[in-house]
Amino acid sequence: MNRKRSSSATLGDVAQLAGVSSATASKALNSRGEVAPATRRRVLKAAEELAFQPNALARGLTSGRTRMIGLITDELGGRFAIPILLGVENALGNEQMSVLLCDARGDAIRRRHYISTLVARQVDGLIILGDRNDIRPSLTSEIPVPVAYVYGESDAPDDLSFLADDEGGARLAGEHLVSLGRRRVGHITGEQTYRAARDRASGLQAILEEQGLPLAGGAPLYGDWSQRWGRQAASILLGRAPDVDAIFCGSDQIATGVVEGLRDLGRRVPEDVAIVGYDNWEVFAAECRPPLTTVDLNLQQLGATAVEHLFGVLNGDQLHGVIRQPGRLVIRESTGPPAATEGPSPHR
Amino acid sequence: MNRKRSSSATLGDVAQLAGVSSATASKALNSRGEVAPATRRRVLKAAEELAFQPNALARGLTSGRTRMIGLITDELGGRFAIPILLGVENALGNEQMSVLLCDARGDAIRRRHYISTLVARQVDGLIILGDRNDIRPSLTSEIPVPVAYVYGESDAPDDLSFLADDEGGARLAGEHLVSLGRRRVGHITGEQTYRAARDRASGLQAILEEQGLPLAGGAPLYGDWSQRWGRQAASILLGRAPDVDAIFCGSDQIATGVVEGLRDLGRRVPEDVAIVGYDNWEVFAAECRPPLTTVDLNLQQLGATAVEHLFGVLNGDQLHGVIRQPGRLVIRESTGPPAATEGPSPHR
DNA sequence: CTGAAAGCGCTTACAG
DNA sequence: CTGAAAGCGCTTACAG
Repeated sequence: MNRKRSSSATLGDVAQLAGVSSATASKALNSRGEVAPATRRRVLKAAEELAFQPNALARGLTSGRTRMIGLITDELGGRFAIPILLGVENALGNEQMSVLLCDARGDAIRRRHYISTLVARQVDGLIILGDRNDIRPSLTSEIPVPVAYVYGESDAPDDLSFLADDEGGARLAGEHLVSLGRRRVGHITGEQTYRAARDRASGLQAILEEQGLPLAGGAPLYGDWSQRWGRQAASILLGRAPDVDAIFCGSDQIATGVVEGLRDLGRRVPEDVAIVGYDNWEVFAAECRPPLTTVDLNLQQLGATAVEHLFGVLNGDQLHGVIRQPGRLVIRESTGPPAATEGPSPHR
Repeated sequence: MNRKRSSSATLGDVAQLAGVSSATASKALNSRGEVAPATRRRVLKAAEELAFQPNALARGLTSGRTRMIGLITDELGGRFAIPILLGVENALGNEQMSVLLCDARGDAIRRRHYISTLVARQVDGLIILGDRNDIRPSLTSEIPVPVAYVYGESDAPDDLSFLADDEGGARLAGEHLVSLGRRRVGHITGEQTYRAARDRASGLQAILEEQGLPLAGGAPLYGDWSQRWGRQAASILLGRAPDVDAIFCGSDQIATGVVEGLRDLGRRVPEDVAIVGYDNWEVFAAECRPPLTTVDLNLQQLGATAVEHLFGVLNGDQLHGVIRQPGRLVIRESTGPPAATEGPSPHR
């Protein structure tokens, strides 16, 4: 009905149409101060008619809050950033907040540059997304607003970090295998330089020790985070522990390779060897033959949790330290009880 | 050296330290108007000392430009959004611009909501990211700033859309196979409801017709975008065209399934059947046995191209219509000349 | 309950 | 070349 205007209506336009001052219009619109009900109605109606949307810039300038959060990632392309980002974006959206996204590509110069850009844009807070759940130098001293470190732990004890609970995730995997009656559990995983790999290994070993079980093959097999390594490692492990009846893998990609390697070697999954992956990366876990039982890191929830706590800090909470997001086991067909008979049997 | 202050320095602080008015300080900092060289130096020095960063909110309020672009995706989780987003983010960063990210999750209500939020935040322009390179209703009438549609075409002829060139990509695949001497080329792809699938099929068929070659199997095999379908379709196609010597697949995931299916049926890749995938999705294309020759959509470049054109529009260019981003062929080991002898031969 | 005034931090004509 | 003033669109004491 109304003629389109190139620039949209301002508070002043609303006030004028409602026949009040812009101060009163502001109060009516923000449910602040005492405004006569009739006045409020008129203002609301005027705002409605003009499709009034308050200018967020002006609002931010006066209120000191922009309702924007800066998010700096290291590697958007990696497969961990996206689910976390989704969780963050969703949690922020629920609070009418927006996210300014920057990808530093693992470059410290770029990261500094983005931090100062975001600060200049007056973000209310910052989320620093790591790429490997590991410890990194704190950046907080350069940042005058609250910061949450996610999937990467700040080395400053006063900072607030959110990590995936890799030890706990590995325990879930180990408990599951043991509860199925598996007794000779091996571990094939990624690069030992990753804390994620070490934590998963120690989580598995802890649960095995509690059960009085050894780790099949003696030690975890560390290697690349690749299918290729999975195939190769499967044959190494079978050499060291021919009677292995379960393998916990450090990623779904590795697990896919392990399954292929086992198949090439004539072992059946899960009858002869049960396999648990890690990550619940659907395209691998669900498409594997057989589909993989795996640990889901709940990364989306990790992002949401970080945002919730960051809101707490914005509202004055004093929080610091490390918060670990528990994972969950997703059971598919690569695990089950061992075959009834001993050794590979011709179950059709 | 300097004591940290809770709120950062303003232009006024800089002006005071330099002993000039804030108007002059502003001009000196923005290389605008005539400012005495000595004055400029003093201002710059003062700004440096105070680590002055202009408040982007205030700047946006006066200048009318925020140097922020809104980006609305449908499905951040999908595998097309991220590379495009990376290209966009990178191109924007080069121009000192930032991106406000929103994921509408394919929900029209959410999308509308985000559009008005972004407009209220005074973004300079908007990028609407599609999830399937298909035609969709224009949203431009609700948006008072320039809009670019990416990986999704607006149905309004005055809008500006950026698409991956699927026909062209398929032609690259087809030409490659023909140039290798393959003559019985089949096509296994995803759901026919996707324009991407139809365009790729027609691109392939066009090139085959130009060469006077039929499509092996008579018609493209449409199905799921999954490995499972690839495996299944491989056997269907072999049934219909036992002499097939090449298969162009609609995705790397399908291609991976096709390779598995062919192996199960005793065909060698590439000796007996050459395979070309689509997407250059590294975890599939590079990890496949053998690694896949495939078409890279250049999605990152697509994002960058969209941003560059959007800048043009922001600067007054009149642009509309569809711009197609060419793909490129990535040659790996799943293609090569046919085996010298006829039929499967025991090449060691 | 309502409104005039000041202010957020910057930029941009306009005088001088 | 420099600066006082007005203004971007909103909010917040403060009078009335």
